[in-house]
Amino acid sequence: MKSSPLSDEALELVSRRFAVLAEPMRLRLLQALSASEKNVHTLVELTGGTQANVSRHLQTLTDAHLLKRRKEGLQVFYAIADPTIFQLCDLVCGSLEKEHAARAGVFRGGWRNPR
Amino acid sequence: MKSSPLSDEALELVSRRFAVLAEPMRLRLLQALSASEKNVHTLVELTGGTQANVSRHLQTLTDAHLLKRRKEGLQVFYAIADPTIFQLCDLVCGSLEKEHAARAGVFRGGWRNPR
DNA sequence: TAGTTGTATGCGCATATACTCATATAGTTG
DNA sequence: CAACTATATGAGTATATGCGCATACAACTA
Repeated sequence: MKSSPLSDEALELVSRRFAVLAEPMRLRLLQALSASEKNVHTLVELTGGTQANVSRHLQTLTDAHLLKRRKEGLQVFYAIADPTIFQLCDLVCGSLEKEHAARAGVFRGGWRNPR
Repeated sequence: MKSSPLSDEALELVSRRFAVLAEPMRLRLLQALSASEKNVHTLVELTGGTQANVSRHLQTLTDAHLLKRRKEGLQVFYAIADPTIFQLCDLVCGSLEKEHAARAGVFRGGWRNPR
């Protein structure tokens, strides 16, 4: 079965999703939320970012439908809305690990003594 | 089993990988190469980009070890080096599709006649 | 060697976005 | 209502990156 190429619009959406995941701080936030929902203050402490910056990234992740927001009194709790992000990260981690391992053997044998 | 959080360095690498995939033109190139290796000229035609721009994106993808380069006379052929990118794209597509389907029902019933 | 073709790259511009600081807003408590 | 807490946001700055133009480079051919 030959799959037809995605439309420009679809490619745009896919690339935007990847862009959301292309920031270390956002990945940190997703990691911090992997176990359970947390409020902003807790996330600020866990990630070591400023409150303003964390809040902005949480907004970006929520807009992308990767997180959901729950308001409880003064606090706002964020939680993972789309668990597939962890599959994505695992795939990338595995790929990077393999790459790294492959590169490790490249210079074996040295320069002057090919065998 | 509780997985420990990734190091800052690892998060940086993962986010960079996502950044490489965060451009429609690069996704187009990957798609064009999904079936078989192709030279630059062919990729320029298939994607509709300028030669300079296509060449730059190919360089980015190659630097990220997603593509491999094979020179044959005057021409340079590029091919997929890491097939996991297609799993990544499929995961994202599936997630986006589900989102879209979920949102599709939001306005059902119309404005004036809730039922 | 000169010319031709396929591919890469230096440079400048325009745009996007991450970050910080200060402040605004929403909700709680005295 | 005033004071306080948790979170969000407007504005400004710095940096990154995509694109186009022109040109350089590499390999083949006459």
